[in-house]
Amino acid sequence: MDIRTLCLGVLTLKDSTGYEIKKMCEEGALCHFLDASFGSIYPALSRLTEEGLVSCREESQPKRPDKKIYSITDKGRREFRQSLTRPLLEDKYRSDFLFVSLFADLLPPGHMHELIDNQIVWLKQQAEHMSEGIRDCDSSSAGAQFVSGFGQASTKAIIEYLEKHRRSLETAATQTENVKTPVKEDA
Amino acid sequence: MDIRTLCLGVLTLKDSTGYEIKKMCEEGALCHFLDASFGSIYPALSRLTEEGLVSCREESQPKRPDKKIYSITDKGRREFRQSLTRPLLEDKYRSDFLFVSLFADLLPPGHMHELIDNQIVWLKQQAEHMSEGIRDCDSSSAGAQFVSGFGQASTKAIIEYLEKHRRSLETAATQTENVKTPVKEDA
DNA sequence: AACTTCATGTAACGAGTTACATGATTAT
DNA sequence: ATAATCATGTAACTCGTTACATGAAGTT
Repeated sequence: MDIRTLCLGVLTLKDSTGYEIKKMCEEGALCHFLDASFGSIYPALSRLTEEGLVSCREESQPKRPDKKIYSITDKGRREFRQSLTRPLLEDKYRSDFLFVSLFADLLPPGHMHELIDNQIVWLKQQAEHMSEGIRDCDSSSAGAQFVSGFGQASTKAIIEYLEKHRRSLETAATQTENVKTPVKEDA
Repeated sequence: MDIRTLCLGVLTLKDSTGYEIKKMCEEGALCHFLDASFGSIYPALSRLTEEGLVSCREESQPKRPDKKIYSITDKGRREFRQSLTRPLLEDKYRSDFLFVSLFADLLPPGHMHELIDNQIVWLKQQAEHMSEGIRDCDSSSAGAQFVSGFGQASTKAIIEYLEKHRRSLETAATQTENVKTPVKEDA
């Protein structure tokens, strides 16, 4: 999904500044799935304005640079709707964690264990983020509910899988070599 | 994960040509997670050869263009090991399906239902692919097993979630408006 | 006859990131 | 003092894709 469409989508939900769109990608309900930098958002919004797909009103603030609040136009709405019904690209779960995991046997001992721990922590944070995002900022539309549920379900399954594996790594480690520091902290 | 590292990783498993690396990304156990085109793989392999991280022997075939079979060198192996222990980028599940789902209420009636069906079909194919990939081509290392299990677990959870939703969409459709063609085919 | 598979490679292009430039305010 | 938050924007760059060029064998 290109940045243009992303911006249009966000503006469908509510009027926003470029800055706010960026924040949404970092912290909103979508943060698990989207990504975009200022360097792509700002030019995208300018172009969309030129093309009449969004409109822009400037709001001067007392002690801050002017805010540019963008709204989607009817033309933009039509365009966005169309882009939603175009054939989809195939989904990919791009994961450095999984790539590294594939070569687990090349890793120094204990490293995989650590990676899994970190991944679990991160996934739990993500899950938190998502439910928060849905709760306050994002519209509680059917779509948002669906996506949120999707995130919850997949995250839960993955965490379970990872925890199962972490346990099996622990027992394997204590069985084969009880030389290393016996893992017993439960932070 | 950049293409260089991807190539080094594949060559860790077995000597390959650029062509074979591409095939792996399309059909192998990794196909769910990786992606790369010839236009990036071939230059990457050339550069890796220049830098001495891989070596290349040419094999002339009777009625085919010469094959360039690449092997990873000791230097390459060290480099790859190092890259595995570097801090990971955060995972993202980039999904056009989820993006569109977020705006389900803007979609024409029945479209979401169709999307979910397609997604389920696609996920089932992916799951098939993965188990095949692990079965024949890829090494059955601990890492491969782990990744395969990960794919199976997450795919399964997602399919279950989607099927639950499809059913709820069906009942909702028949309840609110029994005007449309009553869905009854079970293909 | 046309298409797919095998096999390599390059050049043009594109989308997006990173880093920079600017600048006030507030929190540590 | 130093850093973070708010707020916008541009230029350089990087990585990778797409499309093209080549060419023979086998398949439909």
